[in-house]
Amino acid sequence: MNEKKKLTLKDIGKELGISVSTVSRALKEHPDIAQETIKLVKEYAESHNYVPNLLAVNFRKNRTFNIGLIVPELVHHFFSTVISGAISEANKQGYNLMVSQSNDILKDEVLASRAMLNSSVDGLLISISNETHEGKHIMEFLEEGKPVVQFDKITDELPTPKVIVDDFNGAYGAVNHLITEGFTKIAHIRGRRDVKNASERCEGYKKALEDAGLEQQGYWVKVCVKISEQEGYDFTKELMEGENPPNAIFCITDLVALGSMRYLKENNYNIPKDIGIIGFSNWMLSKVISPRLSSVEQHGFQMGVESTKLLLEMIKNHDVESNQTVELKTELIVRESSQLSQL
Amino acid sequence: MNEKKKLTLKDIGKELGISVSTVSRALKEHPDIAQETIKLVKEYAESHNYVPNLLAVNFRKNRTFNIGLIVPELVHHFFSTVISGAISEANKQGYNLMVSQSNDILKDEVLASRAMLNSSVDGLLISISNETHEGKHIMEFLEEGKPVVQFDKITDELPTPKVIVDDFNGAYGAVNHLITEGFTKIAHIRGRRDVKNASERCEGYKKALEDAGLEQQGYWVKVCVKISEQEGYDFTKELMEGENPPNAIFCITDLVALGSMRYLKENNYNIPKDIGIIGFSNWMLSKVISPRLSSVEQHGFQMGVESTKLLLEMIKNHDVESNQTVELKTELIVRESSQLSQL
DNA sequence: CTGTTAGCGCGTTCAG
DNA sequence: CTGAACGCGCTAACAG
Repeated sequence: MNEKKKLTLKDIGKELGISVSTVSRALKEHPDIAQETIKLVKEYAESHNYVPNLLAVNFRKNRTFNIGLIVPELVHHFFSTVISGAISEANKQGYNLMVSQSNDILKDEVLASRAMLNSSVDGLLISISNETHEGKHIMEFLEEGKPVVQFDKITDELPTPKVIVDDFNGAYGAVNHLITEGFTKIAHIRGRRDVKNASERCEGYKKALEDAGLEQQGYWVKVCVKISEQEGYDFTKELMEGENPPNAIFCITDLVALGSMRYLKENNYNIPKDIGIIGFSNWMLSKVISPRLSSVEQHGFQMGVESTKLLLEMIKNHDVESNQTVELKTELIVRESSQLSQL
Repeated sequence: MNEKKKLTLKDIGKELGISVSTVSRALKEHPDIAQETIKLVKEYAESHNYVPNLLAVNFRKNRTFNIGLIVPELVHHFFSTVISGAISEANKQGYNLMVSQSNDILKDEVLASRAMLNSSVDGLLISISNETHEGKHIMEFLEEGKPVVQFDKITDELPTPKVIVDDFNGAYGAVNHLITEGFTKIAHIRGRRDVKNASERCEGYKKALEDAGLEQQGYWVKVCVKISEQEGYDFTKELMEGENPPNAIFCITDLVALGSMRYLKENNYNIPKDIGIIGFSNWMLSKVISPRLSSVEQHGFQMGVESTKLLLEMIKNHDVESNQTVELKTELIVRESSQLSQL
C-alpha cells in the first residue's frame, strides 16, 4: 500500500489560485495564455513533478497511444526481428507496443485481437495465421475506425495496407544465383500451397528455371507443412534417393535448409561441390554453421519499421481506407553453400 | 471516417426507460436488481452487442489491465521464449502485454520504463540491462504502487520478487556431466564479471571441479564481453594453442559453443572424442547442428509464466512489498558433443 | 487573457 | 428494488 497520490491540475490550480482550465492550457502553451502565467504554472508543475494522468487524457481523447501487434509465432527469428523494428518506431513516435501471438490458430488470433480491440489499442499490426481467411475479427477494427496494417503473412481479402517482402524476386534471385554458379538440376522444398509467401517463392523459382531454359520436374518440388528441420531432412532424402536427383536445392527457409544439409552431410555429399544449397530468411544460424549457408535476407527490422510508420500515419489521419501494398526488396547473401565458382 | 459510435449505458437506459445506474448494476448482476430487469438488460445488451468502454472503466478504476515487459534484447531465443510464456499467462488472466527492449543500454531502459509507467501499465516485468545498477526508474514504479518482478537478469539492489534460473546448479550439473563422461581438463568460456548469471555459472563450474578434485587453471577461464559466436571461436583458439590445452569446454551459451565448435572442426579436432563441448540455454540450433550440442535447458517459457503469475498476484493484492526469489530448475540435455561414453 | 461550465462513460454513494 | 446525483482528471466551448 504505497499509493502516493499524484498531483492533478486541480491541485495546481488551487495552489496557484487560478482555474483548472488555465493550468491545462498553460501547460500546453496555448497562445491565449500570458507568458507570465505559463511560466508560473510550468515551473510549479516542474518542481512538484506533475505528471498528467494518461488514463484520463486517453479517456477524454478516446485513444490510448498503444498499438497492437499479432504474429503467428513469437519465438521465431524473423518475427522477433520485425517486432524489434516495430517497437523501435512506435516508441520513437510515442506509442507503446502490445504484443500477442496466434500460434497459427485462428481461434487464438481472434481472442488476441478481441483483447486488443476493446479500447486498449489505437491500431493493429498483424501477420495472419495460416488458418485466417476472411478475417471478420480484423474487419471489426476497421468498423470501429481503428486502422490495421498487414505484414508478411497477408491476405488480399482484407482492405488494409500490406507490407511484404518481395518473395517472388527474392526467390528468383536465389535460384538464378544457383544457375549462374553452374547448377543445372535445381529442386525446391516449398511451404504450404495456401500460404501466399510460399507460393510466391515457388513462382520465382519456376520463372528463374524457365528463363534459363533449365529442366523442370514436378517431383523436384516438395511441399512442407510445418517448415521444420526434419521436413528438410526427409524431403532431401526423398529427392536424393529418387531417380534423377537434383544437384542443388532452394529451400523455403534456412531451417529447412539446415535439415537438408544434415541429410547431405550424413550421407557424405559435399556441399556445394556435389550439391548446392540456398535458404531464405538469413537467420543468424546461416552464418555460423558450416558450410555457411547462402540465403535471402528479408530485412525484418525494416519491415517492422515501415509497417509501424504506415499504421501511425493512418491513426493520425483517421484513415481506415488506404490499402496500398509496400514491397520490400530482399537481398541475396552468398556464402559457401552455393558457391561452386570459388572452389 | 468510419466511426461507428458505440453503445453506452446511457443509450441502453434511454431505450429501456430505466436509469444508467440500474443498467450498470444489472449488467454485473448486482443482488439488488430484480431478476427480471437483469434479464431484460442483459438481453438487450447482448443483442445490440454492447461493449463497455474500457477506457472509461480503466479511468474510473485507475488501472489498465496491461502489464509491461522489458528485456535487453528481443531477437534472442531465450528472451522471446520468456515473452511467449508471459503473453500466454497474461492473456489467460485477462491482461495484455506491452513489450519493449533496452538493447542493454541504460538510457533506453529508462525511456522504455517511463513510457510504460505513465499510466499505461499496472505492473512491470523486467530483465535488466548490463548497465543497470541502482535502478531509480524501477523504484518509481514501486513508489506509484505498481509492482515489479525481475527475471533472469536481475539485481539484488531492488526490493522486488525475482525469478531466476538456477544457474549455479545448472552449470554444476553440466560440468559434472563432463567429468562423469571422463573429461579431465575442463575449460570455461564465461560471460562478463559484472553479470550475475555469468558469475553463478562460473561458480558452479569451479565447484564441480573442486568436488571432483580435478585440475583448475586460471588460464582455462576466458571472459566474453559480447557472448558472440566469434568470441567462442577466438577463445577456443587461445585455449587450444596455449600450453596445457583442455579436453573439454563448458560454454556460457550455445552460441559461444557454436563458435568453439567451428574452430575445433576447422582444425580437425573430433568432437567429442578429442574434446567435449557443452553449452547453456538449449537453443533450437543445438539440436540441429552436428554434432548435436549438449546443453542446459533454462525453461524460458515457464519463467515467463511464473514471473507473470507473481506479478498479477501482486497487482491483485496491491502488494509492492514482496521480494522473494524463485529459482527455476534447469535440465541437462545430453547430446553427442559431450558423450564420450557412447562412442 | 482567463474563469465558468459542461461533459467523456462509468461506478458508487445516498435517497427513496 | 431503483433512480438521481456526483466525481474520476482532463479538455473545450463559451463567455466575459
